[in-house]
Amino acid sequence: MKDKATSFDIAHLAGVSQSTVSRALRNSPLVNQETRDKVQAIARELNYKVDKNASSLRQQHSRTIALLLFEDPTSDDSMINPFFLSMLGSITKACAQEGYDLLVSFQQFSDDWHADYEDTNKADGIILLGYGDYVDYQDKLTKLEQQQTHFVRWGAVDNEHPGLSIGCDNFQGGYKITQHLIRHGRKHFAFIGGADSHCPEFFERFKGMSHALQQAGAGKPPIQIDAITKEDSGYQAATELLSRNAPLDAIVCASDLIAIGVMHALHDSGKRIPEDIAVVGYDNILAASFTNPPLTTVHQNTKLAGEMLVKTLVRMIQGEPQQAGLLPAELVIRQSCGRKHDQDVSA
Amino acid sequence: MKDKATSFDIAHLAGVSQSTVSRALRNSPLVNQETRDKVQAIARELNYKVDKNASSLRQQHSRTIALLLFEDPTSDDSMINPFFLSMLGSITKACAQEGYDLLVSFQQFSDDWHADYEDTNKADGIILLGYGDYVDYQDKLTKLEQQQTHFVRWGAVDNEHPGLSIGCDNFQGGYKITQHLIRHGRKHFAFIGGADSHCPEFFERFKGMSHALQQAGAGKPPIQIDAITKEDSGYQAATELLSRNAPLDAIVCASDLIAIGVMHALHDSGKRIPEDIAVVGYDNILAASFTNPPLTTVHQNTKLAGEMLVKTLVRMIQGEPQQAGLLPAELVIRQSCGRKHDQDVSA
DNA sequence: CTGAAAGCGCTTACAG
DNA sequence: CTGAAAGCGCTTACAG
Repeated sequence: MKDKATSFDIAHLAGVSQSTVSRALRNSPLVNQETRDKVQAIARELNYKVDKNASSLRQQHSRTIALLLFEDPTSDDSMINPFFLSMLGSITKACAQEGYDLLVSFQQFSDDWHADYEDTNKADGIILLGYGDYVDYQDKLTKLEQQQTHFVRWGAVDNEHPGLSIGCDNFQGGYKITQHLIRHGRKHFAFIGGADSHCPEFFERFKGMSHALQQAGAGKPPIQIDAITKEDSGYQAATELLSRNAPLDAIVCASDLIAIGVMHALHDSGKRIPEDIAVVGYDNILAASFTNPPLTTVHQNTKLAGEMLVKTLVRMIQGEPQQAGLLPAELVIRQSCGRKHDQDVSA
Repeated sequence: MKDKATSFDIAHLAGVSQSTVSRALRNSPLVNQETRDKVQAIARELNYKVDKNASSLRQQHSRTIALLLFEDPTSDDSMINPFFLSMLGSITKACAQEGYDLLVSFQQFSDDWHADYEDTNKADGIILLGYGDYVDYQDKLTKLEQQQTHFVRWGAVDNEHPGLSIGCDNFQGGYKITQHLIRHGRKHFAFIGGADSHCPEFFERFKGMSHALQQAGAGKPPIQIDAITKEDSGYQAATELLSRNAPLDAIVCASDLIAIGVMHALHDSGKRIPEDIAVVGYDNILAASFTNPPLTTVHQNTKLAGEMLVKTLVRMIQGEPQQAGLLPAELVIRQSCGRKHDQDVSA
């Protein structure tokens, strides 16, 4: 790369001062239309681009956002949850729309939590995305808040939590899908996925489920077995569940990935889905429509979610006060819940 | 965010000059161990972080890489190809390992091709990822090369192409999967996907297929029908194919997403897979293991690919000459090709 | 081993 | 409408 042109080179060629070049390039109304055109023409010709480092340094903001994706600590090289990947897609697009660049980073180990993009002035704000142990996580959020970092996160919407969240109505999702199962005659429920303050979004789904059950007059609370969002974790949990030999005709899973593992376990032990046991998931990932039978699940609108996440953050950066956002949970009925081509009667 | 500390603040507190602070923070061996420790302690206490804009401006490099993802021009809001998404995951991780930040951007419209990350000094190099019309694309690559931008791309490895590519051995992939089908008695082949210079990687797969067919003594070339990497494009192409009423017992698809659409079309017209017609895909996306029947496909090692892409680019940035890289294609045999639990006899 | 100084390439008050 | 100048916060040759 031979020496790149600077605004001084352009100034020289255009016969104006460097300040005028800078103004012309930023379309300042202060500068005469004619000189503006001339300067811009020369810039184009030289393929001049303003140096973002210099510009950001001077302006003290970078018009870029950092996205931090983190995964369950147990995760090795394995695949990232497709749900977050699709979120990433919509966030990228939304950033482009707002004129921001996007820095993406994975948080692989809980120890070196590098959220210093704003401290280093590399980004103006941060989007936090992923599941993980919320209890660990909370301290870090509190710290970010203390440092007055601009951030939004995807997750459970709870005013007690530090920072600002955008999330899906997990309670509603758990409620609706359980209600759907109840209406189709299911009686004996289990929930697979964490259900405590370590994973608030799963916990909300569980609470929604419990509420539906109670409302339907269920005597006892559902069985609950922990699992993280991985296929094999779902498989293990289901195996453990079956070994208990409790009456069972419906399994509500905290995520599609868990549900896929559960379905495998059920197949392997000779249970029929949905005849013997209905299985439902959460997230509506692509693979969910190809399982056998196709998985009934809850759709979270990732496109809207991505947009809200970046819009909220951008406005926050611009100094406008922002609020948390709750997206509705949408049931998507397929066959794993017991009936073919069923209508969503609970809507 | 109250006034951030600068290296001058630290210098003041430590009773040394600002240059010494800078050196100490960068672990320069020039500075005395004791002062180094003192400076670093103060920096930690103040939660000081060096300003990346200033640092990059001064050093004339940013230690960040930009990833440009582009999609078929026809694509609307619809989902990104999961294959690229998983690639993105491994690229992100590889960047972190190399100590580079990653800027991600989608190229949504072919007109405003913004690959100026290096020109603006926001990144030191670019990774290009995605399918698209190669004929359009080539001009842009040539331009990048002229501007001496550092870039690598994922795609067909062809010395005629401008720039440096890392890619999977598409010819080999097409060859192996076709050979597999031939060995299991398939006789009448069709290929679904573009097969010309507009999509070189698909073309290579097609050529590998043709080669296998020829080698097996097939008289006539296979039927070929265009499709882009979308489910509905595959569906349409298959519908068109069936309407021709040619003898047919095997469909080789240029991607899994196409194959999924093809399978739908086949189901809808009452064909049995694989009894009547075998279907195979390419990419080995997650969903491919859940289709009915599970899809036989070609696996591209995205983890390795991501690593090669970033390592090659990083070394290129550092001025070392680099070469193109070809990854092997790995058959993954499932049921859509005709036999259950088949061994890969062609390896 | 340390400091004073120059300079990376911009943007923007200030003066005209 | 335009220019000269200051300054954003670093890194690094230069001098000691």
